[in-house]
Amino acid sequence: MAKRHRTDERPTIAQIAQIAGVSVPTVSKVLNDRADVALPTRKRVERVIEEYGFVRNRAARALRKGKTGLVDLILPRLDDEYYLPILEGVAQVLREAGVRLVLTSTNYQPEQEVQWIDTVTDHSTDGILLVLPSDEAIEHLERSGWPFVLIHNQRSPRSGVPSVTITSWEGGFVATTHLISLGHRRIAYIGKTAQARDAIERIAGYRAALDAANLPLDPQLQCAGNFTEADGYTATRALLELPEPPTAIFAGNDRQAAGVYRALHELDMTVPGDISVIGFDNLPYTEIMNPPLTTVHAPRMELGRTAATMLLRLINREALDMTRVVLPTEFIERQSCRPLSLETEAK
Amino acid sequence: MAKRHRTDERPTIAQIAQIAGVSVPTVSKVLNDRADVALPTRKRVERVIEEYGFVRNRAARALRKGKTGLVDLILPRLDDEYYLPILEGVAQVLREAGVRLVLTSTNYQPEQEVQWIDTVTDHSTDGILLVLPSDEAIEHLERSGWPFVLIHNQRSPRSGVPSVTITSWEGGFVATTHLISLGHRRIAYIGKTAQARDAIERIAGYRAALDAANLPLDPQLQCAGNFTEADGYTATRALLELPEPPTAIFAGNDRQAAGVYRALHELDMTVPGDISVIGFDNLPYTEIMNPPLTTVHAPRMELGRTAATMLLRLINREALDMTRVVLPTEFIERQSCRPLSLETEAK
DNA sequence: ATACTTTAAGAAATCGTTATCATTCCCATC
DNA sequence: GATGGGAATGATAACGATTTCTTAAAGTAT
Repeated sequence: MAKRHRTDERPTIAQIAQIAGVSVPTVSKVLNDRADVALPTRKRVERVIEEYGFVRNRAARALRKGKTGLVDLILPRLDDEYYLPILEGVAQVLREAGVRLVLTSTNYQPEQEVQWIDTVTDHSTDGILLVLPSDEAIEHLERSGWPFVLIHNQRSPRSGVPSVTITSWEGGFVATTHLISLGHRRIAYIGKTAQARDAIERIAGYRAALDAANLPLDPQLQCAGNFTEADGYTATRALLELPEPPTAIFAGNDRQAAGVYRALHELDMTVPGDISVIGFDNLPYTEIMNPPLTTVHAPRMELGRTAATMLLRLINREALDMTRVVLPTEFIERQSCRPLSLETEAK
Repeated sequence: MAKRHRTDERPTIAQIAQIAGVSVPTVSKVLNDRADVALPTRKRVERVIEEYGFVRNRAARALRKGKTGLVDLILPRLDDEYYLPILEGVAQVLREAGVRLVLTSTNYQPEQEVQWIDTVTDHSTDGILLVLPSDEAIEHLERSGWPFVLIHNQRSPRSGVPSVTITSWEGGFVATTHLISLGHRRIAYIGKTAQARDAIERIAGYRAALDAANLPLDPQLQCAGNFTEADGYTATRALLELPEPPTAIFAGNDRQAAGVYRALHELDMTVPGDISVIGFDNLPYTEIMNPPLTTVHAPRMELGRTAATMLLRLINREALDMTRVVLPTEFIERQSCRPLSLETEAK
């Protein structure tokens, strides 16, 4: 079968117009649902459009209208499950608005970030959603004058820059407080070395909770970690070598919590029997971990939805209710924590 | 700060030309690296371009050239970790080629699939990658005459339709054979009811392996399942109620394997002590399952890379070496299987 | 010195759509 | 019966780039 390939054969508005016996603008009006077309004419044109399977050329439309109907989403990486719900949330909102999603990943390379931002500037998309942006990227974007919204803004929230984040501090606070309320006194935190703003707030929340309960802040219980499974594992091994090991571990995120589980299992210790564990993020697999992980839910889909909604408003030059939105985290209690009793201590 | 917003201020070729004191086509020639521009002229134009931060308008370029530099990737859904590496592979290849990725999800609704395909036809992208396509979608695409490549083609491989898949049959065969070689005789399979071609081949491989070992095909050991964790759980509960339960379970995919783990744990049975388990796909978390899951690796990133490479060739009207590519799966041995000894049986 | 080639640059047409502004026609109004 | 106004349609000019073709200038060969 001979393949019809692209431009061959595909009708244009002009041809449709000729076949329908009307002018080009009239067809355009029909396509754009404008009022000033008489019903019979409209019907006739619609029939021809239907019959010939005519579809508008987007490039031409984009050129004329100055809008592409495309939005950029720039993620730090694609092989990280964490970003999936963000992506999904963005996709949902954009689909509802008839806008399409151009996805790119910077692989954590800020130079690439800036480079990609340049490609937005060329009118190829109408705006950008940037996840975990670098400072350079933010400045570059501000200079460019294009609509953008940041997700998980890294540094101090500069006023006026539209962004969406989560209540990391509160999440850390609530998780730690929960462990304290169960009677734990020596509570470790993993993830001290991560530079992301959310990570910094998380540990601040942890410290504040200890402080509020008048518990000492033992530096030995605050472990390095860059939020990988391996970091959770390593940190846990080190923690258990301490003369006075912790009875509970706030893992900083779920991946590190998985590492904690692995280390404990290797040492024939049980969760929560020997150690209580709390994660952060609420990745899908935490539910099927053994035991199911108590964690702090990061509303990632909402993050995506909110950011996309804001961006669409910016693109349409509508005002934003709030330029900086912070979405609440939610404590999810499962089965990886238990009260610290004297009996348990003795065992 | 007053925002420069889109068309405001942004220079066009015409303005660059005027500033540089040359004509419009000359600037275009410089931009496109054409030979017929004298070196001093070229330098001068380049300097102006640099100074004003000029970037080409993609829409105009796309309209004139008939190519958008965009490729569609249509996934059944976004909240499924399985597709991530495919996405990543596609993104890698496209990035290298300077082509951008438009991502959409059909949420498993074939009508949406066809609808989205229509949007390609409007010159908004140069070609489509379609994952797990429905029959309607394939036919629609063939009629449209646009370049496309299928990933995980569902039905009988029609000749000439470019597609990439994995050796599901062999994967099923190898996994089952491994269990047989460990001495297992009653080996269950979960996932009989899934309609996807890969699922069907997987169970065929399982059956073939049993057959080759002259083992009986017990229908009771072939459980329904649609590849969710819950299905794995339910099936396992049912299997263990059998008068003669299996000693090994080939879970069909990793998610179902996670369900198997959960069911077994609930019944205080251990993996692989009481039951050996094998998964399929090699999702990231199988490594940190407890015990780490023996599984069959599906080369998903390669799937994406290969499909994207093929599509780019089609778009450039180059010939394809192979129209149907099948990538090999790989057996990954971890710690969820063990030899079946009489002792174990007795216990 | 003349004719012929090569090189560099520009004029004009074009891609397919939408926006602006006229024009035509018809009907209601005074 | 002339006039005003609304409704429907179309002529034309953008949008910003690329392509083709022409022209001017410079270089080369005879």
